[in-house]
Amino acid sequence: MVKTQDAFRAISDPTRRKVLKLLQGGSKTAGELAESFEITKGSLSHHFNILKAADLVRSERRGQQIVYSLNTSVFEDMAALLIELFQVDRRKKK
Amino acid sequence: MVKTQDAFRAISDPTRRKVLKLLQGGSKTAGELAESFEITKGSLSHHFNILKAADLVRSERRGQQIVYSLNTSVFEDMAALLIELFQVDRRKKK
DNA sequence: GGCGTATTTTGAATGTCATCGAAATATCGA
DNA sequence: TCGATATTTCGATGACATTCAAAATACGCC
Repeated sequence: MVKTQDAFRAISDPTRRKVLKLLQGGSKTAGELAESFEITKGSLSHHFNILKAADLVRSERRGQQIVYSLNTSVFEDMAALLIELFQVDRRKKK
Repeated sequence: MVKTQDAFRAISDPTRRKVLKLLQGGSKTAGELAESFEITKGSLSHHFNILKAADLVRSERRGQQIVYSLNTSVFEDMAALLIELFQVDRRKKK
């Protein structure tokens, strides 16, 4: 499963980080989210896809609109990978 | 300071993650590190620069060689940014 | 100073990513 | 079914990243 690494790639982009932050206040539709950005809805949709692929957000259709919400389930995996990356080997050298 | 975000960008690349993991066992010279990769030393040097710019590694010249070592000082900042990104707003909605 | 080794820098080729505008899809309500 | 609204998908484009080979730099040793 390559997912966790995808998540790091996903949050390396400022637009996508901003999407995540906006979703902290609660679920939002694609249109509502779009109000906070200058880029086209097409471009934003592309970012939503990446966030979804990395399992960072969930989407759900509600009538004509699509509601996005933050998915925190990958958080632990990311934290683990981060710790793993910084865990220094403390065995004494020979 | 944009550094912490650079760090996330830096670790989104598999080659650079591998460099970090190799340095967990202790400092290594550029040449020693290069043995673990298929790419040219020029390309690797480029990755070292990115890791250095993100403050994830330190380098030090020792004679003809340059020794790289893991720098864990950014770890806390990255953890903080990660938590910040997943911190859900729990205030009740009106 | 000149040579050999270690590493970085440069410049060019290729690949990947973010963006746009336009077309396509989905849903609702008349 | 038609029209309006919300969102996604598509194809093209420019910007940035990764890579290589070759040239440049730095150091140590003779």
